[in-house]
Amino acid sequence: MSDLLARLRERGWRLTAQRRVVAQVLDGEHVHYTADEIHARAVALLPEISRATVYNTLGELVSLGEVLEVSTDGRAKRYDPNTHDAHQHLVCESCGAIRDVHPSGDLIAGLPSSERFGFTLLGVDVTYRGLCADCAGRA
Amino acid sequence: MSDLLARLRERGWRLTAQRRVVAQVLDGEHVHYTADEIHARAVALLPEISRATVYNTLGELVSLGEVLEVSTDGRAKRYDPNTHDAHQHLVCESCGAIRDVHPSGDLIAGLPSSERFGFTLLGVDVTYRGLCADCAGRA
DNA sequence: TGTTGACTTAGACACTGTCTAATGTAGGGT
DNA sequence: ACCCTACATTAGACAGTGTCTAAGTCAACA
Ligand SMILES: [Mn+2]
Ligand SMILES: [Mn+2]
Ligand SMILES: [Zn+2]
Ligand SMILES: [Zn+2]
Repeated sequence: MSDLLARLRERGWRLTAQRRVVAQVLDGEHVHYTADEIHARAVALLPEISRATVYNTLGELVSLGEVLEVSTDGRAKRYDPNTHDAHQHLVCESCGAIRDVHPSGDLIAGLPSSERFGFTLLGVDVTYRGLCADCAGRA
Repeated sequence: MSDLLARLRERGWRLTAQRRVVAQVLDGEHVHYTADEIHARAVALLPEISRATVYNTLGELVSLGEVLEVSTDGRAKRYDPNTHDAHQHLVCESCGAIRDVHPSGDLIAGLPSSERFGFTLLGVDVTYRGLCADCAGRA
């Protein structure tokens, strides 16, 4: 996390209290918070931080490639600090739990050229949907 | 499309002018409109149709399995009448064009059981991202 | 320590989707 | 053909998510 702050300083970022707390909230594994969840956690650390600053900071972190945007449902985007390790997502339809997962094989290669319609492929997002053990048990 | 209307009548639906025009707008291949795009096209056919009715009708068609919801970006959901044929989507990052595509292999099998964390898998949504031939050419 | 341009803020605004109360009507019963 | 009435539609308020602006603030550097 302080690695992140060091990288940002090298890129000319002013290190404000607000940016520090956003970085702090995003520190960890399997973190997939919405912008408003990040704002709520940031407010607990720095009460006067505004929603606009959280949105601004997240947008900048995404542009810099330090955080990924994930849209697993049709609702709010989620912000994922795990950029080191290419991964996909497994989502519980019932409780919304999200896990990072690593499918086998080359996902891009799975799309035959006859199905590419002349597109240049840049990436692929996969969302596996199911029920987590807890929710399946409560059936 | 009249097949669709016949199925809906059998399920006890009242066939109103509004429902007919929504069905008509959704008739076709590679159709992936947002609710408001569907509303705009429906208004051209039946000027007094309301946004609420379009949303209501789409929600019912989804519940009945006659239309699929697709979330390819973090924006508005899109409605896909192509339910006969299981498929995934290829999206142009630049212009937003969407194509139906058919990846090879079993996508669910691509997630090893060691990566399932006890979840019961129900489905998988794949979005291939790239640039269409036109947009890549304009680079 | 003073200066300055980048940063933050509150709140307005836009887009997407849901809900309600009042009104309209499709389709079965007569 | 006409009535009923339960179901459908409507306008607009409201909620969630995200963007933008204008005014005030401050981190970094000299
Ligand atoms: Mn992740
Ligand atoms: Mn489709
Ligand atoms: Zn669950
Ligand atoms: Zn394109």
